[in-house]
Amino acid sequence: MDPRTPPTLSELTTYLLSKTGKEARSRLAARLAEEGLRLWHMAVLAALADFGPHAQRDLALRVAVDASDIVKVLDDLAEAGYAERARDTVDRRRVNVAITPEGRTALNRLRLKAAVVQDVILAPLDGDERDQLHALLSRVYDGIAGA
Amino acid sequence: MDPRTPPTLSELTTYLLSKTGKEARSRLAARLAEEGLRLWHMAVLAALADFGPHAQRDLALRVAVDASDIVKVLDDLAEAGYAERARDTVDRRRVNVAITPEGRTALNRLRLKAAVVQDVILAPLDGDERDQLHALLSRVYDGIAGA
DNA sequence: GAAATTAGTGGGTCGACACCCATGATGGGG
DNA sequence: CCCCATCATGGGTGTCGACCCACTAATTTC
Repeated sequence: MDPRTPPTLSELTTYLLSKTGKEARSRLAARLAEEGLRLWHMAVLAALADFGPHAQRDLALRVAVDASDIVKVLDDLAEAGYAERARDTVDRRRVNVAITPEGRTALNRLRLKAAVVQDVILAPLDGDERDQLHALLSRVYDGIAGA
Repeated sequence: MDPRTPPTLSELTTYLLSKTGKEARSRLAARLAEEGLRLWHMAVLAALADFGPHAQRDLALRVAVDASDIVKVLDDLAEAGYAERARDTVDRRRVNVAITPEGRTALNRLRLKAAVVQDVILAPLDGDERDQLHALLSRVYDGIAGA
């Protein structure tokens, strides 16, 4: 029995999107697990690195995760020394979160892992084609993110 | 707080793949749920329509799902009248599964729903660009499926 | 014909993910 | 000063996908 995909499905660009995306996701997750981290940890570190410190509530909005779920992510990051939580002095309900230097070096490691995974996933494409794909996907992504 | 994606992530093609794929997947799942079906049901119907009847075991291999999980999918499809199970006469351990005419019309409905979802997801792209995207993704998909 | 293998079926587990609610601390408006 | 809103936190729920094991029936092998 050959395991070919039914044409009815492979004709669907969204099917290919879903499958390749899922594969990329799981491969990266496996690499992050080597450090005891998950995808949310990387997303939070990236947000903190790219946009600076956040109030914890704003960080949850940023990465589009429930406020009650980001708590454990930050617990992990704080325990690993990758992020610091500090009570806001003017509004003591708020907790300001910042990435630490160790967090930045960790994020660089994660980025490298992601680049390796991506290189494997996109192996069939040459440099120009990868750029094309990225450009097309960026527009698709902006379309669904903006809506 | 603007919810922009951190550049560290949006620079990753695999991140865009994962996000857009997940979005497409969930939107199609929502449309299939209107008929009380899930993605596996569509995948099985597509396999039966494209490759003809399967022994149940081979069907599980085809769609890459555990043999003990495909049972419920076929229960649902049989109850809906979309698939028929029949004991193999020569090897009475086997159960041969075939799509019914009602199953084919149902599959056509699902394909239409998928096309509508796809049209929304790929809205930012014109026809040529959609073809480009499909071609690129096909090669990426073949790469990970063949490995 | 006995033993090993294969097929289908039911059951359970496990992790990821997304939500939702209750609580305690704090801040702001009447 | 009291009431209400906000924030962080903990806990719980439900779904979903993937996986694994046990059991039964049927077939193949020796």
